[in-house]
Amino acid sequence: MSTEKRGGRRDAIIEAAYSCMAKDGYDRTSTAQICAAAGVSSGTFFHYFPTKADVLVAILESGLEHTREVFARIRATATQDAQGALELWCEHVLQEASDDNLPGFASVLGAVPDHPGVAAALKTEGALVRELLTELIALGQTQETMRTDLAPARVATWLTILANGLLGHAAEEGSIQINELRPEFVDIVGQLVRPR
Amino acid sequence: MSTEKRGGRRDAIIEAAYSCMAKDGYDRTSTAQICAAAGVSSGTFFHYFPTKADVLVAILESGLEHTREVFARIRATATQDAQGALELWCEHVLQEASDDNLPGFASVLGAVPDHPGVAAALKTEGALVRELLTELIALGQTQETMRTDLAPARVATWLTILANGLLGHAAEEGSIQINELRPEFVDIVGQLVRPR
Amino acid sequence: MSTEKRGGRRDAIIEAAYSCMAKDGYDRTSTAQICAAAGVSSGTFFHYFPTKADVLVAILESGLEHTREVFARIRATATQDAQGALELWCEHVLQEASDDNLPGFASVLGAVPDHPGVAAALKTEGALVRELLTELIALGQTQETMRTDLAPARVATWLTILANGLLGHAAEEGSIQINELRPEFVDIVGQLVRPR
Amino acid sequence: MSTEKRGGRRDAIIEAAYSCMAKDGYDRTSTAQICAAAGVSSGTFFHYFPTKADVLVAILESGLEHTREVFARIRATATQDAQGALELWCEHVLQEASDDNLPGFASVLGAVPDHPGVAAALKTEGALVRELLTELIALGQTQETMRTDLAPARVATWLTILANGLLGHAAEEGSIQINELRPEFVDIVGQLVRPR
DNA sequence: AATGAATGAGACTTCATTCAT
DNA sequence: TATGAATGAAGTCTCATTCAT
Repeated sequence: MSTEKRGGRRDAIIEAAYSCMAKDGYDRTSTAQICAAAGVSSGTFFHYFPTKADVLVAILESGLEHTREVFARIRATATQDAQGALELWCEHVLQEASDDNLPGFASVLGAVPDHPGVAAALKTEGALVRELLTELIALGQTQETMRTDLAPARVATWLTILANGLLGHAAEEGSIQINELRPEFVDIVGQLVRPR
Repeated sequence: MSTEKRGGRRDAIIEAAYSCMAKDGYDRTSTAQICAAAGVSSGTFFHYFPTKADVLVAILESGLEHTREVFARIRATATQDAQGALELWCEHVLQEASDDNLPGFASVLGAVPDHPGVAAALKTEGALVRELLTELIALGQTQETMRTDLAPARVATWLTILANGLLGHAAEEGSIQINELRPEFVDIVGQLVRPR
Repeated sequence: MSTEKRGGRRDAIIEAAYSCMAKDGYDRTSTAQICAAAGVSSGTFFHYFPTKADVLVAILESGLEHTREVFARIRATATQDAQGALELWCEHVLQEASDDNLPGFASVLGAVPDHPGVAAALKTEGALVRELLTELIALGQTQETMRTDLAPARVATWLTILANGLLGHAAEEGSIQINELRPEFVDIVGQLVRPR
Repeated sequence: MSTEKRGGRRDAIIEAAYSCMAKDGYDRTSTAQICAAAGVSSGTFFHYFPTKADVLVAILESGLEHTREVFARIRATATQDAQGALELWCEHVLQEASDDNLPGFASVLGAVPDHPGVAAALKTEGALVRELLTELIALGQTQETMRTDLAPARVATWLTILANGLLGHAAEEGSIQINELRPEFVDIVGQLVRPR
């Protein structure tokens, strides 16, 4: 029994659905397309996911898991150095932007089925980001390395806006020269949070 | 024959398709839904638009037209005052962000059919924005009110990223408190372009 | 424009569905089968009936209509001669039993989808029969031609049981010798209602 | 190894299938549903029954077995007292009508797969009933307690019709007040067979 | 004997689009 | 121009059944 066979089917479907949806969007990705890409039959697909929307939920949830891990690592350095932690976040965003699928996938989340699981995952993802950034900014204020003329939550909002804009840009461009963007992005973020 | 009757049908369809697609996305908006919203029959729909994608093109082109008008007005002040013109652009972006449909519509453009007309319109829209901003920054450099350490095109890219991020934010929030966002947005843009 | 084309499609579908379902039952009759029998495309089927269950509802409702007409005629003679009216009802039941499709269709109504329209139609059909028979028996009691030791509603129940049993029998036998059954059925019904 | 484990699985499946099919009909009962109700896996299901239709056959055959037992007891008294035996049959029918599952199951047998085993079992069941009743009537004629103006087989047919009608009635009503029905049913049957 | 993952045929339904009126 | 009945390809999902473990 190879590793591929034991439980790998479910993951293969998620992976296939992820890249298909990143390319074509949720609606223009058929379950048949996903099955072909994953090398499974339609029966197997629906054995693991009662509904097409449920694969989307699985994708989002696996994203959440990853986000939580990365954010935990970022938080670990924040109490010492909020500015440094924010730079870690910048690096994380840049990684996402230079991923082959993530920007395309994100750019397609505007058109997604009405489904409680999907809505919940998206909401959680947003909350996670907002919480982390708000926390970092607040710490930065305490450490007197960040602006205090704006509520941490509002600074966080603008950071999110910037990051999402960057993801959208990456989706449009296809592949991104991460090395060119890095210093500019870090600089802009730096300007955004610097004390006035 | 009233204005409504003569050609009004076409516009009604465009308008209906616009708000339907802003809400549900391109694929989840059926032609039947558009027909119902526009108060026309499917026959009439396909009389004006040979395919569903063609309404999308019409929507995008009408957007282009509007963009051109606004941008012409912005340009009119640019030679005197690039900074002021950039603030006009900010105002334009904020207007878009506080529109009922535009943010939703924009957020949904990630999942759109492969269609030459659609691709062309999107490309033109992007070019228009890039050109205007690049031009404004270059003028600002001449007028010594904007940074020269970064190529105008790159500054323009970051402004676009920020604006698109804002639109995405507006789409998520549903309705936006434009008055709260305005000073912050203008300030961030100001920081972005200020001389170093 | 032939008579067949004008509005005939809907009726053709109902008719086709009726005989298919009478033969194979609701679940074993596919919409494709109905379409083929009716000579229409699947698109046309769903143009007229949003759901397979809706054709069933249409069949049942057309049955209701027919029932109402026949019952009206039976009632017309009841005030004069309840016994004669009851014999008309017997004749009606025998007609149904000797129909090519009706017994098969009725025998299949035990396995039918959970659908409000279906449930409503079946309930109404039952109520119609119960009301007519109860009324006839009550009149017969007044006219002193029918038994009074049992409530009209209960006599009606047994008449219904007998009629449904006969329909079931006809369904099993395929085609029924109505002439052999007629006198026996009328006799049994007569015994059932005769004064004690 | 307890009785439950040895062969109990097969009976559990039959029992589960019986009540599922009584409720939903053959086609609307999935093998998965039966497995869940029986507490076995699909593998086990198909280990005992090669096809879904085979469980139905098993149900019908277990019914046949029961019918044979009851009919043997009824026959035991028939040579002495045909009328009394017929009343035993009435009682048997009433028992069936007041069973939780049997009326529903019977009402659903109109829509059943084309399968030789199923057809055979249904045919045998019908023959069993017809034979018993014909025999009882013939004996009753000999004992001069039953009508002779109608062939025993025809009287038997009407008794069957009445009994099946009653079962159908029970299926519609859900649960039956057997005590209210008993005297009426016995009386009607009595009228049906009484000498003229 | 028992399990449950895997299969794929086939069911119902949606929808863009055509065309006769 | 306007209508809406008609079409059929394509999509999602169900389910009986097989088979390796």
